[in-house]
Amino acid sequence: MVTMLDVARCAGVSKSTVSRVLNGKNVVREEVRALVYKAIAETGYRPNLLAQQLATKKSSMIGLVMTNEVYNGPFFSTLVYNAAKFCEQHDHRLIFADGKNSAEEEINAIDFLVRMKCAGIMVYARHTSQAQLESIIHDSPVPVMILNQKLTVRPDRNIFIDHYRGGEIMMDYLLSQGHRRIAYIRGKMPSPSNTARQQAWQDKLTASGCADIDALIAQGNWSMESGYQAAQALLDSGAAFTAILAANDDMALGAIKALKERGLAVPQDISVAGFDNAKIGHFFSPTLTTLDTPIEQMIQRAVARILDVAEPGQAALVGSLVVRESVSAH
Amino acid sequence: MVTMLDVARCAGVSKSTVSRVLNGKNVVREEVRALVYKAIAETGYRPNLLAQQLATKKSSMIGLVMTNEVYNGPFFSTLVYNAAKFCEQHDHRLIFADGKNSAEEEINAIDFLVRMKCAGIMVYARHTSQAQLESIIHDSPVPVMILNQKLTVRPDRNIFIDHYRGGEIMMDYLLSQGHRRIAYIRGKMPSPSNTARQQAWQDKLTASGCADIDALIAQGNWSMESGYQAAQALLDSGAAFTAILAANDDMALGAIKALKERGLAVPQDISVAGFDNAKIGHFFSPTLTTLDTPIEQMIQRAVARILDVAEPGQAALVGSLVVRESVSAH
DNA sequence: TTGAAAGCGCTAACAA
DNA sequence: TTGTTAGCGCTTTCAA
Repeated sequence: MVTMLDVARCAGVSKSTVSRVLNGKNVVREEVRALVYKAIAETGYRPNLLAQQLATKKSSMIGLVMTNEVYNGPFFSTLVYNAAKFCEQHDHRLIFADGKNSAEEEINAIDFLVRMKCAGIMVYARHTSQAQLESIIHDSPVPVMILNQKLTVRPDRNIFIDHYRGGEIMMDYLLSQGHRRIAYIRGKMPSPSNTARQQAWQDKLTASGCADIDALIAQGNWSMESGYQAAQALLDSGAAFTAILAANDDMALGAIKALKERGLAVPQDISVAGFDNAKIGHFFSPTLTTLDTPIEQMIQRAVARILDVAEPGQAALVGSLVVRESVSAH
Repeated sequence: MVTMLDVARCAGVSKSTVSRVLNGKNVVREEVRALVYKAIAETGYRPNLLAQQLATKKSSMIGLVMTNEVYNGPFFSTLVYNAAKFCEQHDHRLIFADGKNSAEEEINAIDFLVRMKCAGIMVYARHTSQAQLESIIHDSPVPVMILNQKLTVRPDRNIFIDHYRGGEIMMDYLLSQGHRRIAYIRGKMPSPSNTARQQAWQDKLTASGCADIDALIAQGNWSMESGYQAAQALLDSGAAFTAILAANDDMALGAIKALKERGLAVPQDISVAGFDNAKIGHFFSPTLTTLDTPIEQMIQRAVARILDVAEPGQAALVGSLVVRESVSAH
């Protein structure tokens, strides 16, 4: 392991001079710089970033806490893809910590990233309570951004997507197409996204005069397989419905498969819609009506806020309806 | 920022004692430990991992270099998901560095991770040459594992998937179903996966007596959209073929959409197959015949090798055929 | 069982 | 323009 001191000796100068050369402060004589560069090349020196970050108290990492175990689908993929992308754009690196499956582990994950001295941390929390999150934000020396769910305090540390409004938009569309009995496939709880979407579904359906709502709920876990099974359960239950709203696209796709297998045409017999606008929805048959979730903007804002650069927009994030074939008028 | 020294003062002991208490060396008097823990709680002390890693020369991070820009699909998703999972299983964290789009940037990304003192680095390289990779492996103080492509030296630093063999398996199946004119949709180059698969396609097709092979190639970029366009191009070219083999599932799915739009039934008129066994293939209609790529094993082995724990198997990784509906006999 | 002191590899204030 | 020195926050000898 060759250190800065080795380089200094090799060049016949002091450590500080090497440091100056490396940090571009243009205060080193040309000949000396050359000497130093030569020594660096000869020794194969590579600065130790840990030491550098310890000394400068600056970090080049941004942390992300997330339960990857559950979100192994297009949502997870898009989130991580964009997180890495925006970090790199600002010359930072993304570091992961798994929130696993409990509040305790989520908190541990955040703690790890804090102690790694990340420049900031993005948290996609599932279990940790609002109160706990608030105290974490308060105690943290670096910005902790809570994603996807609405915090009642500290809006400066919160980028959320209004999933309730999203649910309303989708329900309004379904109702406008004449559907009155709309089944719902839930995502695995706890989940801020599902909670809000389901509430919107329930409120809108109740308001439209639909009775016996509980019979129209099926439990999924966000995967296609679970959507497939949930749709079967719905069919087997004998409940009457003309449309299925799934809490994400994967489950909607699974549901469509189940319907087809039972000889039901989508959308002629049953309409189906999802959330998140996964790419596949455009290539599936029928193409999937869905709500585009602005994941990219959410991450972009979070990273911008962490690094304190100009932020692209401040308004609450709301998804937008993507009308395709899988929903028809009833 | 409260440091170990603050805790020591608060507890009325020395820094070293605090360190000992924290590192569990059972050599501290019970009463003193209690004092220290009390002080830790009072001060809200959180050890600085940068300092700790600098002092111990041990790391809790594993690096991953990858061009996320390109692989924003199920392959990327599965790779990252599993990388994070296995890192966590061994109590490490995953840190990303983007290889962007050139050998230079890939090398930079590796360099960054080396300088961050990662315990090891997994590299999914697209541009860096074999010779360069070998010299990187040689110069690196920590294990650098080259994924997915075969290195001619240092098998101990190489976990690869035999995509040529995979291509053969798929072609054998297609040929066994009576197809003799099989079109191929390429992934974006450079790519070890595509290179090998395409070569297998070409070799098998030539061996089976197919002439005019060049007319059967279409260019894609791994995305569904590109598969869609490639299939259209193939159709428009007037080339005769009874099957399409796409270098990944996403492009195969896109191709199927294009075929359907032109009034062609899959597999009755044209058979289609892909690679990687994306989950959606099981829910698509028709369900997709594909080759399962053992991404999970690849990552599992890489992590195991980096951390020098018992490794699950040594044989070369080869995909396995998943026969579903999208290919029929001709 | 504990503390003092040196060291991990770097930066930065201060002097020269 | 350069070198000396004192940190950054931790671990780890070595003595006591």
